[in-house]
Amino acid sequence: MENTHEISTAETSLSSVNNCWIEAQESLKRRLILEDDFTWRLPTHDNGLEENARGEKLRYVGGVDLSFSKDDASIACGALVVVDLENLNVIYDDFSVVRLQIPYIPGFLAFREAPVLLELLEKMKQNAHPFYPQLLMVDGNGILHPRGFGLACHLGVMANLPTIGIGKNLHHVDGLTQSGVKELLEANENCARDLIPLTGNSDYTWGVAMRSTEGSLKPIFISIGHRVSVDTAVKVVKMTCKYRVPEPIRQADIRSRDYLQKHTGVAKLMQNSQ
DNA sequence: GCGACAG
DNA sequence: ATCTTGTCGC
Repeated sequence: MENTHEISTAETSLSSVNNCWIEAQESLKRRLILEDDFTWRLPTHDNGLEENARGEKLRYVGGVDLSFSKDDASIACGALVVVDLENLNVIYDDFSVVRLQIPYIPGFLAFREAPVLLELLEKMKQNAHPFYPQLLMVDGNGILHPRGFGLACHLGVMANLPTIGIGKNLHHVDGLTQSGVKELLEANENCARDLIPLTGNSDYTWGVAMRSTEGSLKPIFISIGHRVSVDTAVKVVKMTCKYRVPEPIRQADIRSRDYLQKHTGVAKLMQNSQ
């Protein structure tokens, strides 16, 4: 019988998909840029003394995230928000509720989450929206990733946008561990700031851990996405942190959850029946 | 074999 | 990611 030798367990199909995905990641990674590569400049907070400086300032900072239905784990809401760097107010938001076919597999988050987020970016670009982000902050890692190509890199390359990856938990890579980082932060308490490089066993620095708020002991993990240096990434994060999580991502998180709750489930059923 | 594993 | 209440504190 043919069935006897059939290789169709979930496990084997997953591993073959992974091989395909690894190739895709390595292919896209060849287009990755790990340095500052943009036309705008970071705003300086002097009182107009340098208003004659050339070029546009960074002002429109995007943030993306997904929230999931508690009832149906395959239902998700992707959110794209844009924040005005001058006051951290949200000046744009858009949502898309989708049914995800692809499960979450560590190291392959982009294949699950990137499509809906790219769609939201593309829609804004097609409309030539004036607030189209100059920089995108992503809920997920950049090069802090087993193959140096996390969701933030994936989105950056695909959308050709400068991106920064923000992890709320450490993806263990190259010997880096959450507890190890915690110890380093505690040892650093006096001298350096609340910011330590994430240098692994191989001596490669994958990003930085940062205590973004006075009150928070738990750091966030910043890594390069695309076309932004770590130094610039850290500066932007500092400019956008009212709370532990940078405002663009925090707002995308809050609003996507909110949108999902208001547009699905019982609330939506009630609305439809009236 | 065992444990780890962004969201 | 999501399940989950109150609670301590500025």
